[in-house]
Amino acid sequence: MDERQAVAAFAALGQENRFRVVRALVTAGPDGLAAGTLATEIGVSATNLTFHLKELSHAGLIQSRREGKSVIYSAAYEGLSDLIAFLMRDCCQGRPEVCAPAVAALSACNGPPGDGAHV
Amino acid sequence: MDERQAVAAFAALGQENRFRVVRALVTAGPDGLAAGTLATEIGVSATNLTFHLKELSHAGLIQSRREGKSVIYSAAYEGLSDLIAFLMRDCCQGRPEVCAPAVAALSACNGPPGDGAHV
DNA sequence: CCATTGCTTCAACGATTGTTGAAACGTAAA
DNA sequence: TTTACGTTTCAACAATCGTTGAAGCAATGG
Repeated sequence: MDERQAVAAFAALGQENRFRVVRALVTAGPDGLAAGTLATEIGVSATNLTFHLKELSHAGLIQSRREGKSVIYSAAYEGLSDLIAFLMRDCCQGRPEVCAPAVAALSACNGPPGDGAHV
Repeated sequence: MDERQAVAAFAALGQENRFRVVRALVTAGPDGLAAGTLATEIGVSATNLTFHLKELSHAGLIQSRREGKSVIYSAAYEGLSDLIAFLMRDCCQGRPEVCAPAVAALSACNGPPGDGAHV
């Protein structure tokens, strides 16, 4: 991930509705959610949702697949983790105090220490 | 850090010039950089820089102090680490595969394992 | 086939954002 | 005080963004 992609991803997340879409999709897991479900969940019109979904997709944060009449959107885990890694690499720049607090978040995410999630 | 703050911070980073300001300030360390120095380094006019600095400051990502004729800007490490922690907490949501890659970034930042940066 | 459901495209619009130059402000030196 | 320097404020503008409704396209069911 280069600077351009990272900035695009940040811009994509820097909008309330889009941020909520990403959160909803991450929470939903790999199965994802239909566009219509998302629209009601977030509280925006179908048209508006499509607009935001396109932005997120273009930023590499989500992906979609058709399933019958529905279009299912799901989180692009790789894009998200790339972004986190980039932010930490770029902003830490030899200053552990910046990303040290992330250790706590990490353990909360990964569960008890020692369960080693392999990259 | 709540959702509103996080979205504001992402929006602040979602702009090339602002992103570069943050990177330059993190790299510069606690001493920070004078506004004029930043302007030449980023390649924007003083007026324009002030605009972006105000955004970043409002998003809690940078801070400033006056020193003689100059105004020195520096990275707000707490704001940055809060953002990282929030992103990881919010986006992991029980899915280690999202933030597992961050472990690599973390070790790159913190140096050899065992130097334990305390939160 | 036609009708219906689910989503996307299109065209338009108001609102926000990024950029600019001129003017003003705060600080320090002559 | 006058002058110069560094930064910010102001007013204006083009460009981008977010939202809307109407129309269009894909997929299923009658």
